[in-house]
Amino acid sequence: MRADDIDLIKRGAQEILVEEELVTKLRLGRPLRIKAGFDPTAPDLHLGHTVLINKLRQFQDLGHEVLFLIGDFTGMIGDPTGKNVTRKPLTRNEVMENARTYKEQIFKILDPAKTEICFNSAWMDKMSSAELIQLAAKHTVARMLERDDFHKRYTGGQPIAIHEFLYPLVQGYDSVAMRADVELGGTDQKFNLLVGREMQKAFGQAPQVILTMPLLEGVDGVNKMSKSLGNAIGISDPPDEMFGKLMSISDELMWRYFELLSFKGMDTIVELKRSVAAGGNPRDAKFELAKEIVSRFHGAAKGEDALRDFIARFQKGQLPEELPEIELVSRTELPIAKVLKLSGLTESTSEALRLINQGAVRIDGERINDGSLQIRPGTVQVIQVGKRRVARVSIVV
RNA sequence: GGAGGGGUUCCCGAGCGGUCAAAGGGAUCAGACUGUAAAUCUGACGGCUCAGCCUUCGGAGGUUCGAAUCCUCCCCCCUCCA
Repeated sequence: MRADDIDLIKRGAQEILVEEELVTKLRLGRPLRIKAGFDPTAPDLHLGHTVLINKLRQFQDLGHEVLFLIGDFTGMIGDPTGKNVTRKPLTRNEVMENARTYKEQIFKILDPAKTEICFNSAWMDKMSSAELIQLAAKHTVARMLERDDFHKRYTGGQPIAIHEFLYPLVQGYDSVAMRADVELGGTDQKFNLLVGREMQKAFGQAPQVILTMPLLEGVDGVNKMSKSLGNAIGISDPPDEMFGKLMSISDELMWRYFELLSFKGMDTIVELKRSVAAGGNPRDAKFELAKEIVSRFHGAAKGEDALRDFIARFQKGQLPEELPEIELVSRTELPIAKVLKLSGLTESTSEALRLINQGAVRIDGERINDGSLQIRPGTVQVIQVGKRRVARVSIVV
């Protein structure tokens, strides 16, 4: 281990438990087994996930081995608790499909040669009920209730199903089965990660070191990034969309994104901050961020394109270079609201009519106010709804 | 097993026989202002063949001219007791 390895590992990390143990492990002179677990239900990774994946990549760069665990066992059981959106159980095929999508996405960051994909069904499917109960015997209800969300739900009168207590145990047992040296997770995973240490001790293994990374806020700047909250930037988002979403974050949040997502050196970021503080337009710093992130997932050329398109479109008010083409078939005239709905520009005709009344709809650049407008077959028009929704809609006979 | 409380539109949360597509807040969307930032102001916010109609208030029945509101049964959640 080199002296600065530990500094690199600590960069951006929320907490390392126990740091001395990590130093000892790093001195072992062998590649460490770095575990990180992922939900099999959400293969659409977003930038929030990449905070952790970036850290995994750092470990790889230092010569260690990443164990990318897909929690398919728990995913196949499902999680029907509380008011949270009920997780429906996944089939074997769905899990495999999700795993494939994961690989496609994570290898934009991780080195495939130093990554092993694991499924916890590999050992959990074989575990007998008796063994599972023995596993459960290694932890107490009181300890379980220490977990923040359990505690809140318990004291707040929210339901907790028994099987939810089993999940941390299973996750902890995964570390035993995988002989993990280090496990990474979000700060919300701290409890589960610690259970992993306990389980390893119970099974006679050296406890894993845990390293937590902060949770990245979504574009709303309030809640953690999550697809279901609609505040996520997906790593598969098209370049322009990704760029636009990054530009829409608040100035405050931008620095957080720089800290957790950018690969720029800390000195560069400090310099950017200084120039903004000295009166520079924060927008320009945001351009840098957006370009870097888009380039990471789509290539440098796309990053440049996205910047250029953004300036053309939003600063100069031009239409994007490539418009989605939508073709509707009709022999008769269609009411404009119907056209908006059929083309997917609005969710319903009711919404379409509302937006027209609010002056949000333009046809070929001209704002329209008449909800009863009829569109003739054979026409091709550029229709805009608000600033973001645009399409070239043609009506063919 | 017993007693009590509760399930309302994306979320929280009022409503407790007509004036309810349902107060208020949040989220969201649109317009204005901008740097597609924040803040602010304005408006919208179930659907449709849209000044009218249709479907919503855990589920199924019932009472009533009329039910989110009353009754019956059922499902689910919480609290306390056992």
